[in-house]
Amino acid sequence: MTSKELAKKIGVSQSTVSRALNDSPLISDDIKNYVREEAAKAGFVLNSQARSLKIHKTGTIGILFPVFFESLSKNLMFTYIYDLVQRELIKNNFDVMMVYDYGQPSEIGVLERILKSHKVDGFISLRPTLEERELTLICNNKYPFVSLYLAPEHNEIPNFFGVDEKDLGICAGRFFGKNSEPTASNVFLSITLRSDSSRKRLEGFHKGLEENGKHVDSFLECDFTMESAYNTVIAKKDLFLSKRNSLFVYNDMLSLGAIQALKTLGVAIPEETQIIGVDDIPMASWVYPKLSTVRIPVKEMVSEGCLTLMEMIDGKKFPPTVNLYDSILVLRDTTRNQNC
Amino acid sequence: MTSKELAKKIGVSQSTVSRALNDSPLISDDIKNYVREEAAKAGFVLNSQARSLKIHKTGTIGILFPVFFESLSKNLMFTYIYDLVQRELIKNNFDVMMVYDYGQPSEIGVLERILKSHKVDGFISLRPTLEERELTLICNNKYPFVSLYLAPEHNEIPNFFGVDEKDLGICAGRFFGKNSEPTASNVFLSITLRSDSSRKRLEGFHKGLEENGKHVDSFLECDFTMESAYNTVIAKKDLFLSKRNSLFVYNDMLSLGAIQALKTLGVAIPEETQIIGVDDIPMASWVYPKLSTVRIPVKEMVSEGCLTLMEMIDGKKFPPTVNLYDSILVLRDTTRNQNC
DNA sequence: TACACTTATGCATACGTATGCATAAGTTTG
DNA sequence: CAAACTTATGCATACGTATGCATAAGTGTA
Repeated sequence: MTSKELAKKIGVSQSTVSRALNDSPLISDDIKNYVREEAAKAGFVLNSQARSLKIHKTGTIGILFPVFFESLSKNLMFTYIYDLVQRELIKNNFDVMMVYDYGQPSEIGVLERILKSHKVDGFISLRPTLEERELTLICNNKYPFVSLYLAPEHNEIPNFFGVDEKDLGICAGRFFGKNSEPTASNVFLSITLRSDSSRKRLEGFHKGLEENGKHVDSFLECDFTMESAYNTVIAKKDLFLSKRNSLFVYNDMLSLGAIQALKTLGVAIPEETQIIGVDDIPMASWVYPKLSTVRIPVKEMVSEGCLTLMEMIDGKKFPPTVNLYDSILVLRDTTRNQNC
Repeated sequence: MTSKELAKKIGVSQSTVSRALNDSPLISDDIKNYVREEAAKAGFVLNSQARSLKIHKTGTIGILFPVFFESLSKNLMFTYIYDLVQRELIKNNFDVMMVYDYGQPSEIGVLERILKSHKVDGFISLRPTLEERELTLICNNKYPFVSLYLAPEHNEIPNFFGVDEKDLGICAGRFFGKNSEPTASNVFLSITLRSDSSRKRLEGFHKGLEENGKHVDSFLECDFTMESAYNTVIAKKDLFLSKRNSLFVYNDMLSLGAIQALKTLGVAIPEETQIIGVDDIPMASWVYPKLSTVRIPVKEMVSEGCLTLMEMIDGKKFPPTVNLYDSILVLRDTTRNQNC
C-alpha cells in the first residue's frame, strides 16, 4: 500500500497523509489523529526509499567494524562497544548498518560504496586503521563521521573519542612500581610494537615504573588473539617459572590467554605473577580469577561520540576535535595489595 | 553528483549511464566501457534510494538478533553465528542491517517497521522467540524470511534451518551412559524447563542415558548467563563435593561458568566431574581445560539458510520446510575415555 | 456586508533512477 | 536501391514521498 492509496481509501489527499504521519503543524489535530488511526489500522508505513529520496536522510547509521578478526568473538571489547553503540543509536530511532569489509575483491571499498550511494546518514568507526583513501573521502565529503576507542594509526582523524594510550600504561606501571617486590620482573605482553597503540602503552608502562625507580624488564610479542597470548606465555615458560613477575598485558582478551597459560604452567596468580589487563570487558569480572584491569570508559566515549554524530547529521558543524578519556585502574583478583 | 549530471558531463544520456552501470546488453561495449571508466574516474556511485524505489530491491538484508541479552558478548554462539551470516551475505554483495529491538517503547515493532518501510529485502532470524504478530506479518506478506539455529517457540515457522534439540541430549546421554562410573550422578544444568529447547534436551539426555540403563539424577536451573551458571553450581556445592558427577550443560557459555565454579570449589575436571556442553563456540577449544561439547553444525545451517533466503529474494518459491541438522559429540579435556 | 487575515487542504512537482517505447543508424536481403 | 531487420541511443515516464504554492474555508474587524 502507498500513501496515495491510503489517502484515497480514507478520503483525504496524499499530502494530508504525509503531513499527518510526519507530524506537520500545517494540518488540524482532528485530521491528524484520524489519519494516524486509519494508518495504524491499515498497518501502513511510509516507504523508506521514497522518503529518503526526498528528504536526503535515511535514518540509518553505518558502524565501521575492524576487519582483522576471524570472528566477532575474537576480541570481545569490539563486540561490547559495538553493542553499546548500536543500543545508543537505536534508542535515538536510527537503524544500524554493519559495515564490515571481509576483504572480498571489489574495485570500490564497502565504505566508499555505502557512503556515495547514500545508504547511511553517517558513520561511526571502531576501526583502528583507516586507509588514506577512506580518510580523504570522509574529509572531502564532509560526511558525518566519528571515530571511537582506538585512534586510527598514521593519520589525524577528526572527531575522535577514545583512549589516551600512554595513560593506560602509566596506570599499570605506577601500580607495579609501588606494589610489586623489587626483585620481580616487569613484563609487557602485547601486540607488535609497530602498532602506535602498543608502543604508547609500553612508553606509559615504562614511565609509571620509572616514577618508582623501576623499569620494563621484558617485552613479549603476540598476535591479537587469546590463543596467541597463551602460546607466547607457554613458549616463555622459563621466565614465569623461574621468578616472580608483574605482567601488564595489552588487553583483557590477551590476559585471559595468559592466565590460561599460567594455570597450565602451575604459576599461582597473583602470588607468583600479578596481572593487569586493559579494557575491562564485561567478562573480566566474571572469570576466575577476576581480572584486574585498566578500565577504558567506553560508555562515556560511546554516548558522547554518538551524540556528536547525530548532531552532525542534524547539520550542526563541529570543529574537528580529539577527545581523550582518562582510564581507571580496577583491582580485582589478579593483583595483590588491593588497597593501594 | 547524479547520473544525469555525469551523463551530461561525458556526453551521453542518463539512460545510457544507467544501462552501462547496470550492465545492460542494450548498449555497445565501447560505450559501456567508456561510461564505466568515466564513472570510476569521477567516483560516481548510483543513488541507492532512487534505485531501490524503482527496482523494489534494496540490496540489504536484516538480521534479527535475540533481545534477551544484556550484551552481544553474553552468549558467544549468537555472536559467532551472526558473524557467519554476515560474512555469507556480504560475500554475496548484500549489506546487512542489524535488527535488534532493545525494547524501547514504540507502537510498532522494529521488525514490522523495517519490513513495511521496505528497508530490507528479507530477514534472517537468530531469534528463538517470535511474537504471534510478527509471525503473522511474515507469513501474510510472503516476505523472504529464514530462521536459523534455534526453533522459534510455540509456533511453526516456515524455512527453519536449525538444530534437532532432542538429538543434542541423546549425544551427551549416550556418552555418559557408556563412559561414566555407575555411581556417578547424571546432572543437567540448564535454563528453565519452560523453554522448549531445554525440555527437549533433557528428554534426549534421559533417552541417551536410558539406553545404557541410567537416568537423569538432578536438574539444576540457571539463567542464560555464565555468571548464573557459576552461581548455581556454587549454590549446589554439596552435590559436586560429595560425589562424582557427569554434567551435561545447556550450552558452552554456561559450561564455562560451571567450570569456573568447579575450579573454585576445587573439584577436578574431568577426574571428579565430567562436563559436556553444547554449541562448540570457537572459545571452547581455546580455554583451559578445553571443553567437550556437542557441536552444532552452524556453518552448514548458515550457508544453506542464506542461500535459500537469497533465492527467495530472487523470486524463487519454496515450500515451507524445516531442516534439522545432526550434531556431533566433540571430546576434549572435560571428559574421560576419549576414544569411545 | 465587505475586507483582511488565518488556518487547513489539495494540486503539482521534484528527488534520482530504471525502463518501455520511439527513433536513428547500420546491416542484410531480394 | 528499397525494404525489412537489427542494434544502439535518447526521450519520457513512473517508482512513493515531501513540500511550495494556490485556494478554500473559517475568523475577526470595521
